Amino acid sequence: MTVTAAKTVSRQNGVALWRQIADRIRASISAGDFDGSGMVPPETVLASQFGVNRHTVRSALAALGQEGIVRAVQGRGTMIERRQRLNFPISKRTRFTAGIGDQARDLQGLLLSSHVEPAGPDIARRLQLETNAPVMRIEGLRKADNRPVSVSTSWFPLPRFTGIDDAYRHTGSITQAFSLCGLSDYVRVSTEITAIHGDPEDMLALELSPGAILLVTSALNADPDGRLVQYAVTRFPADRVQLTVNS
Amino acid sequence: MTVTAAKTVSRQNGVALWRQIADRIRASISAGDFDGSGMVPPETVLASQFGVNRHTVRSALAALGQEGIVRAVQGRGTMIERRQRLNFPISKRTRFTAGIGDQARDLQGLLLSSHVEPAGPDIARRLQLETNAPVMRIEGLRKADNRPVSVSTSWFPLPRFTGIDDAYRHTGSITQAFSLCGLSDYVRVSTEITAIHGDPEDMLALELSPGAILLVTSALNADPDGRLVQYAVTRFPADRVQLTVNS
DNA sequence: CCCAATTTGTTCGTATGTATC
DNA sequence: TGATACATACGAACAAATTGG
Repeated sequence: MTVTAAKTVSRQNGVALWRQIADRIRASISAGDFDGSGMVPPETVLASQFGVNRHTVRSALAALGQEGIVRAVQGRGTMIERRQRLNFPISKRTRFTAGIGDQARDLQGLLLSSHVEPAGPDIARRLQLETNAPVMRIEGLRKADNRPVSVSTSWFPLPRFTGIDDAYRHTGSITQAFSLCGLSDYVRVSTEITAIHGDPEDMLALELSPGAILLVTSALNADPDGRLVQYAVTRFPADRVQLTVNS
Repeated sequence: MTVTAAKTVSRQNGVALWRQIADRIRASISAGDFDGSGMVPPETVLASQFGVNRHTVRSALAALGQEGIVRAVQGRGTMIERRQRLNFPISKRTRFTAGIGDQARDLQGLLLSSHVEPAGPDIARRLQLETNAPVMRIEGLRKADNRPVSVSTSWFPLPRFTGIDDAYRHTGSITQAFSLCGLSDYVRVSTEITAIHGDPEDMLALELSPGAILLVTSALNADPDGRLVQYAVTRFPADRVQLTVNS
């Protein structure tokens, strides 16, 4: 948090120096620390700030270049290509499209896969169903301006929401899919939030490099009568998304 | 998310295999995946599941042993020592002590340092003050059952809360410190949530090994009249804490 | 008490990745 | 661009402790 003159990195704890530095630079870009110039400081400056060899900084910048976050130009420096953090509000009436609709031009919801399966003990408990009761599981991917912002796994009780996978596939929106299944309104009952290092599978879908962090929300939605209609585990890239809770 | 037979780890991206595997096992323990036996599967089983050498799994388990999460006994197996994830509710009346009071026996709030300083542009904007207006900055550490659960940096407007550092030092509670400064009630206005790799400084204070993830909340508190009284940036270890938002 | 199976602990050697100079 | 030092990862053993017949 504090801006210190000498930025510390720790050696030989299973995370390579170049990756630690890449993560720190990525975080600094997200925080807007280099906004004045739109450039990352010179490699020699970064090297002395972190107390490492310039080669190590170059490895870090190469990794960030691979992610499309910076672009190095010989003789000029390393420019910041992309710096945005979407804000995702969490409230009783949390909706993805309405929530970030004004922060991006183009929003997409893609259905990756859907399955009918028996509810495992955890899902059954969350949705207050009998264990092994039939549920629909949907894997989804959301994009804003063609960049992935979340992957999610949702469970819906059956037979009430039979066909919600097709509805979601065609509309790209959970709200509209619910509507097609005869549910015009729903509210967020609870949201649990934590953070993890993602599975390689999720990282691939979110176009992230393996050091990145995922914010994870486990959300429960209910209809106006209080019957539970959806349990969703959503993974956001922590360096591209911020969650906001307003009282 | 999905339970797959072959657990994937990715090689050569700056994060050592043993650390990836340590993170995965830690997450599985937190999720209660091994609750039946109270033991981690044998090293040979884990090695084949992750598709790595047994030595690599041993490195991962050694790291978890260092964290006090597991304990290996020759001939018996590797037992799970600690499996808790504190739940920290976020609401209009968010209070640390009341929030997790029933989840731990012993709660402590420690003041690490306090300074009077001029508000930087970001702090001034958040607290709706003039830039360079005097504010009190407090660095604090919270422990539950003698294990660190958060470090926080708080800013309070001056001169209204002169002496709040001493009040916090003596009471170990922000709520009580406010009370000693003549503020009997306050409400949470907004909470922003994100996740980062922590500074080595924070990692040391939280007794975490590098590579661990921090959940970060940026919270704004106001008095009943709507005047802003505190801006706080709090860092939680993501594998020991979960945030919950209830509607 | 002994034996076999299981599981962790230890020690070689070898190859590759990381970081400095 | 090498050269060097150390960390990481694998493979093949074997030793030591525990468990259950």
